Amino acid sequence: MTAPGRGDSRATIIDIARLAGVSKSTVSLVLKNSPMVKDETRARVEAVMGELGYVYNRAAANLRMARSNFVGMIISDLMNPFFSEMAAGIEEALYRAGYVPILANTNEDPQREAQVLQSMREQGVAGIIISPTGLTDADSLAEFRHSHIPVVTIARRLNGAHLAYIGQDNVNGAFLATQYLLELGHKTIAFLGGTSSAATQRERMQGHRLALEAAGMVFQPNLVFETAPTRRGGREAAQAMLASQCGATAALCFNDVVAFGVIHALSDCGIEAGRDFSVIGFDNIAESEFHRPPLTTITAHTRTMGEHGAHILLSMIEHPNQPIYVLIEPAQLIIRESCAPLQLESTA
Amino acid sequence: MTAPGRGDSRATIIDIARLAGVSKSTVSLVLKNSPMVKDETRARVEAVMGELGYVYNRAAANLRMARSNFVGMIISDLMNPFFSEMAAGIEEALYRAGYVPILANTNEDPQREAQVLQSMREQGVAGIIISPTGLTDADSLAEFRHSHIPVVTIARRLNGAHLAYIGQDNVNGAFLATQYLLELGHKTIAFLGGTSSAATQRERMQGHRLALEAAGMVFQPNLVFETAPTRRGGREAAQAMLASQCGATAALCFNDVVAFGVIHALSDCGIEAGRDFSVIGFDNIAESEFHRPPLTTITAHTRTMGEHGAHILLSMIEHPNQPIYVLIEPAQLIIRESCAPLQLESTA
DNA sequence: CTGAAAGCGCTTACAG
DNA sequence: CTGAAAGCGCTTACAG
Repeated sequence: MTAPGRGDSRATIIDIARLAGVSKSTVSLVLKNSPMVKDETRARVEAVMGELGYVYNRAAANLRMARSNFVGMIISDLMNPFFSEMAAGIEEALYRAGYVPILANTNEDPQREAQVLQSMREQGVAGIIISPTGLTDADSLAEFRHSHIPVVTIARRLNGAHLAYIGQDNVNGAFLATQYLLELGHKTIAFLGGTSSAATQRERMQGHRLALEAAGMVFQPNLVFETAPTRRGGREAAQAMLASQCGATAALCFNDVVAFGVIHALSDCGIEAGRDFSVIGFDNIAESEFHRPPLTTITAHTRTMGEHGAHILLSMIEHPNQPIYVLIEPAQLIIRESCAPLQLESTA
Repeated sequence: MTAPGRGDSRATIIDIARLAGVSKSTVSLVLKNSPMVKDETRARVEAVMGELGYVYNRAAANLRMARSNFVGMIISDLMNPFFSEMAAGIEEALYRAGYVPILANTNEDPQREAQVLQSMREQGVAGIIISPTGLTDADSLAEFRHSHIPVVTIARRLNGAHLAYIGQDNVNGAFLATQYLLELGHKTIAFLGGTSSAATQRERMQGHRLALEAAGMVFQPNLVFETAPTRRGGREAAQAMLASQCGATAALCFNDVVAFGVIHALSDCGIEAGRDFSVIGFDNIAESEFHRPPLTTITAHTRTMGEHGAHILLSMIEHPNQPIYVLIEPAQLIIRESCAPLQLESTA
């Protein structure tokens, strides 16, 4: 059985048309389920498609229709559970809507990000959803906007860029966290991890400061210890804090992963989080609940945030000339076991 | 300034040709850096491209060349750190080689997987790298192979499918783990989490059994507690073990995430892993090192495995008719603090 | 070294 | 209800 179009390359609508004894227009019509084609014809065409194992060439169709069902999904650090949860949410929403995500993991490298952005343009994506690196230039993305392809930034806000954005309520989240620590009686609260070059860190720091001031206390810069926003960074921050003899009895950490590093380093010095020292994280990643001790943290429903981000992008793709959205997901305090009331004989 | 081709839609090589006063063939030639075109001509063409902000339409080129630089990357559970590390490795290798990954997260749903596979064919991917769901039918993938598009399976082997595969050495890894537990003096060792419908679990169980037998002991089915391979599953498995009064003093867990759940549940009952009970994981995900207690586990260099998998796929794409590879990454025991020598007064 | 022509696999008016 | 023709943005022999 040597049907035309078989063999190495896949069958085309021309092959189908020939075998079904119709024109390729008709084949195209049955492909889009047009009511214009007679049932009998449709059945014949579909039978032939089945026989030849026809598979639709979407790239060709897209070229012709001058559209695309690709969406660029640019993640700054896929290995970080926060971002992989977010990515899962984005992927889910895109898939549901019939779009297919092209993935790029920039690993926090702005140069890589620029290359990837260019590549995605060539690929002809319908839109882009991106969590920028800590060092992304707002202008580079703004310029991108001139190409008329919609972009939404997620998780990290680029100041000055007039770009759609969806993120957590960092200010209010940190406010809630610090307020809670104050309620527990802590007076000397460190801020651990993250670097102030990132908007996220500045926002969280600001919430922290606001809570302090609301309680009539003064924010002390010598209580902030900047490091990379990683487990390792958390360890370093804790060590620096201990070395500084600042007298802190509690710490708000830049994120959960930093908090884990902090707890680890503290424990190495015989200080148990949740008993001798209070630590609070940010993000509520999956492992927080299972950590020992279970981590008190701020949640922003990461996966949902990814889904919402995708929805915003989709609506921009399907209805151009919309206003530029900024959407902030509400923050919520999740109390678990890594904090304790201030004891009189405090450590650190 | 109203250059032709400006405005809404992007400029094409026709626009460039017209403005530079050459034919579109020439423009195409400069695009591919052909040495055939005179320097002066090239310069002129490039100047015009810059002016119009020309961006290459790779989809059109691919259609014409009957090739593709897309690779399908199908992940069974992106939220699991093991898979997101693997995904990061795959993405990195693909990117380096000039391919672009289309992402799909099946969430362990075989139906979703089938849809996604179909979608990727329509998209015209050059190859597919997939970690199958626990329930994937070997035949469904084998059929795919007839389309002549290369596929490599990763992390989970599909028995009976004649498919390229890269994975960890589950048998030997589990063997090393159990051997270590035996060396610590444990006589009653549970196997916790995972379900035997997955090849990975069966392989690890087999390694466990082999180590037992090598030590002259007999494998006891009542010491295995199957659950979902998640943190929650780990908790359930530990509770079931405790309830069974089986007398285990140590456990090999299906993976790290299960181990975390186990440790958590044990702790709720006042049993401290690494002191009262020994637990060992599998995968060495990033958080294992930072867990309390730091988790003793088996590593298989997950990220590297992803990279290697991508390389295999790439070589299949670029050199068809190669033999079908099966590559097993070596396993290695990482000793940390979640295991202890058997004490006389054992718990559980 | 450069241009004219055909074609990749589709869709879309437009006739009939 | 179906067919013939043009065209999406490229590349590739083939002439000149």
